[in-house]
Amino acid sequence: MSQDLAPRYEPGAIEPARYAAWQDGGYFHVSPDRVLDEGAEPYVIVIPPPNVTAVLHMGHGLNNTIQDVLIRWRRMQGRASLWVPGTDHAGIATQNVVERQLAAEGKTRDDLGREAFVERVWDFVGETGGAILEQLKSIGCSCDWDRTRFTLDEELNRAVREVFVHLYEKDLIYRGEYIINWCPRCHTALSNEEAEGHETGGSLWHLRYPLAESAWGAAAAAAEDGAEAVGRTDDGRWYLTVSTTRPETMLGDTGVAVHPDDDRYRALVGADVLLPLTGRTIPVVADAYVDRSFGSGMVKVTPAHDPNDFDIASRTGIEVLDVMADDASMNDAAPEAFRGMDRFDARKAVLKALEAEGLLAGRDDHTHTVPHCYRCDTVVEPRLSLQWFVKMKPLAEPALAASRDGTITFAPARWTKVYEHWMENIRDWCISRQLWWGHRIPVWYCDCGEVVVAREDPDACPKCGSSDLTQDPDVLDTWFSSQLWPFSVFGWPEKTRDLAAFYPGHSMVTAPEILFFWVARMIMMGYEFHGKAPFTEVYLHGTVRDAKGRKMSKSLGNGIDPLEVVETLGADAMRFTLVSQCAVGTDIHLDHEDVEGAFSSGRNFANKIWNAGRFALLGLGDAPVASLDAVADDLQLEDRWILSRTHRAATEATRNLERYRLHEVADGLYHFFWGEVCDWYLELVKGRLAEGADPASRAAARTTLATVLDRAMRLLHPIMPFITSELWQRLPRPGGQTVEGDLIVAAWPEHDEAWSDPEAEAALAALQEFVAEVRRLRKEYNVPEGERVTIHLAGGDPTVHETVRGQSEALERLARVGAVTAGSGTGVGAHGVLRGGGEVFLPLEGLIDLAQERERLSGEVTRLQGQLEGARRKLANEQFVSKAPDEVVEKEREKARSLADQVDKLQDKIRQLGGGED
RNA sequence: GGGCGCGUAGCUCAGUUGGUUAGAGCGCUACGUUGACAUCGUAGAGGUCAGAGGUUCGAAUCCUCUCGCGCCCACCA
Repeated sequence: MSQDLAPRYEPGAIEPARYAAWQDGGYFHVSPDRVLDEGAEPYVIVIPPPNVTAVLHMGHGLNNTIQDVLIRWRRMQGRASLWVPGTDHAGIATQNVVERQLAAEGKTRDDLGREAFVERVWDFVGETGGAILEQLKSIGCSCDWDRTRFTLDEELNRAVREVFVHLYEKDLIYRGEYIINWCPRCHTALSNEEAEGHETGGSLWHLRYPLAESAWGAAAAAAEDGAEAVGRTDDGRWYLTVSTTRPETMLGDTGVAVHPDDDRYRALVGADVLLPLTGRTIPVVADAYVDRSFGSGMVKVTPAHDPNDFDIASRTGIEVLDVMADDASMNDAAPEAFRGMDRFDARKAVLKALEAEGLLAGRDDHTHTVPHCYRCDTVVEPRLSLQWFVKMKPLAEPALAASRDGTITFAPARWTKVYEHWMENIRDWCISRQLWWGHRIPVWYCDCGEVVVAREDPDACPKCGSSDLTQDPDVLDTWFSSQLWPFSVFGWPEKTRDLAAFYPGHSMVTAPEILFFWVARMIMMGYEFHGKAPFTEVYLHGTVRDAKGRKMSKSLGNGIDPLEVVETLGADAMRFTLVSQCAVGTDIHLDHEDVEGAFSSGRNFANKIWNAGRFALLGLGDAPVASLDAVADDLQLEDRWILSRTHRAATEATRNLERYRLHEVADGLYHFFWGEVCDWYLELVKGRLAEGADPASRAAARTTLATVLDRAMRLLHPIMPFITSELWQRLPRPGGQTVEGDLIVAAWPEHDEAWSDPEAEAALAALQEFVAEVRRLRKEYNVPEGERVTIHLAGGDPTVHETVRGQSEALERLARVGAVTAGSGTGVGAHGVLRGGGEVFLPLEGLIDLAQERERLSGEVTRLQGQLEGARRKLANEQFVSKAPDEVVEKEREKARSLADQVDKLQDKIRQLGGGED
């Protein structure tokens, strides 16, 4: 086994081949037999299906890296670890993309007609769709590609049908005319969640509505009583003042409302108002919705274009008048002068016309939240429309209970409240979309009035027998099918083996943005159709942002292409960087202007791992490596130490994985591997690996090294699968054991308790401290790197002293590390005191300016005395001594002893240096 | 208008139930290439833990208020 590794990790030469090997090995596929027949415990994640037209961005990179880490970890734990991939047809988004293509050809979807248009979308999806799944492979995702699903697959269509019909039959789906959010650009209704509120600076206009002459008497009386909304023009006409942020809607006003208990306006209720510009007369009505204390306490009512006004109309019986077309231009119900005008042009025109008639009372600056389409950012128009809805309240109940009783947990936990608040205040869900791309609503209408809602397309009307049925033209909200994903991917409503084996799943990893859109609804559907939540843990990670904290987006051009990172730095570098920044609940910042810098920690770490592996392989050579048992008696301090640290690293990594503390997993393994394995163990063991070293010691070192690297590769594998797999393959196995398969299915290390060795850890910690102190002193006194110095060890706590003395072999090696030799010395020198007791002395005759040194030491004495004073005060405090844990008090005592000791030593030193000058 | 979160080193952030000398990465400074790695090594500088008050023997951590950010939800025209 001659090892010939490049001195740098070259991802391009490694990663694609390793991925191919995993795929060829069939490691990603999980058969239900493993669960149902072999009794393996399942672990299931369903991917948040990216839009079928999507191109991989860093957000996907983060989301899928996290999932892959979890899946790989559980797989190594021996679970039937299944990750189901797939894509979402993404109704509006995909339709918009294709419509844009058509627009470039000068065509609209209407030019093609429904059938041809849908065919065109399928062509488009067939050509470029799902490319993102291929891209996921390059970042190492170990999805079960045999199970790739698409929300418009035949199988999933059946699930959608079943759910729609089931809910309809339970009276949980209904059709009705209500105010919905309408996107005038997409020409479709939207759900409440799809209308995103953006704070917008605008105007609040005050309009004057003249009163019919019959009401002038009442108006005059009201004005007398101080009714602010009532006024009189110069020519003596009485009018009411109302306010609005959308003046164009006044064309659709059918009333003016006041609060029934508002004494100011009581006499005006029932009065006729001459609605300007329209020639219509509308009534003043009383409704408790009106807030007497807001503005003038009088509000214009536009039932067809405002949800509250619609409610007022339904209570008071006033007319409902829709004055807008699908594109939000003014329709034929509007006065001729405004017909066909865009709503914003109409706004200006209305204001101008009112001003001309002296009916514009003024305007105020006004910031308020304006809903925008989440797909095209157009201002959404509230509009009366006939749509299909899901009654959510009954569905929400078990989903809410699941969170309250801990059946489902959220990480970070604070999302629990957000979720529950939404569930508690849930509103019905508008599910019909006036689009062509999506699941057609399974409802047919017959001329006889019969409405057929069916799982299978009906041939004839069950009531009158007519075969002339018309299917509802609308499609379902994209999220209607997404919400079924955790079970539709397994073939439901068929009772499949997959379903039995893999539902319910376990972790749901996604971004908080789609908590309501998707996560909440999946939970509701899980309960409705299976009586069980679709997963038990929801892990919500942060957003990927640029260096300035802006969300990465195509339009801002501040994105980083994951594939570019993979190509230049490697998937492992990217994965590690993402995971190490993935602290619970915080966003990830990456500088798109310095991609290499942004991922340098991952790149550097990958290279470090590579070189540690390279060194080990060179050092181990081709000779067989003994088993750990065989060398047990020959293990040195550093061997026992690193084994103990390895066990500790494994324990901590496992614990943090269980709690979704991925940042701490990455951080912990980074410091274990770099700081302990590389910086200390490899350095300590170098001499023992050499040909001429003591054979027993050499054998122990070789075994320990191979064992530790084996464990380290396993631990790092979920985060950095490529490099670890590559190296692990080449490592010799202690005891000559042969291991089948790839690292991807090697056992996760968590049963090495026997390696725990607190004594070795304490001893090596003391040695580390000693070496660090020697190095520090050398630096401080500018002892040239190559120069050997004599050190002197004396005094201090006997335990530490003995530990240092007792490990003379280790100490010699440590001395090599620090380029010092152990020995004894006297006279003037550098003086270091070890924390646990013990001291280092470096003779420094001729190396330094003695007067300067004396001054420095005096300052040091003053500082230490201050600290000592503080420690003594603390110990004199009875409360502290009696209430603090013994351990803490003891440490404080030790600290005081040590400080006092140091002060004495330094004062001695000053005397030596000073020669009596002070 | 409600709710949530944040403010810790130059930058980006960790800091589990209050308890040794508050940490990391990047950046910065000095020195160093005797072959695993300069994508490296060693050492170092740098923090009133936003501010004020309180609880406690002890507070970055718990409580109250103030200031400054960010997010979510909501029908005040």
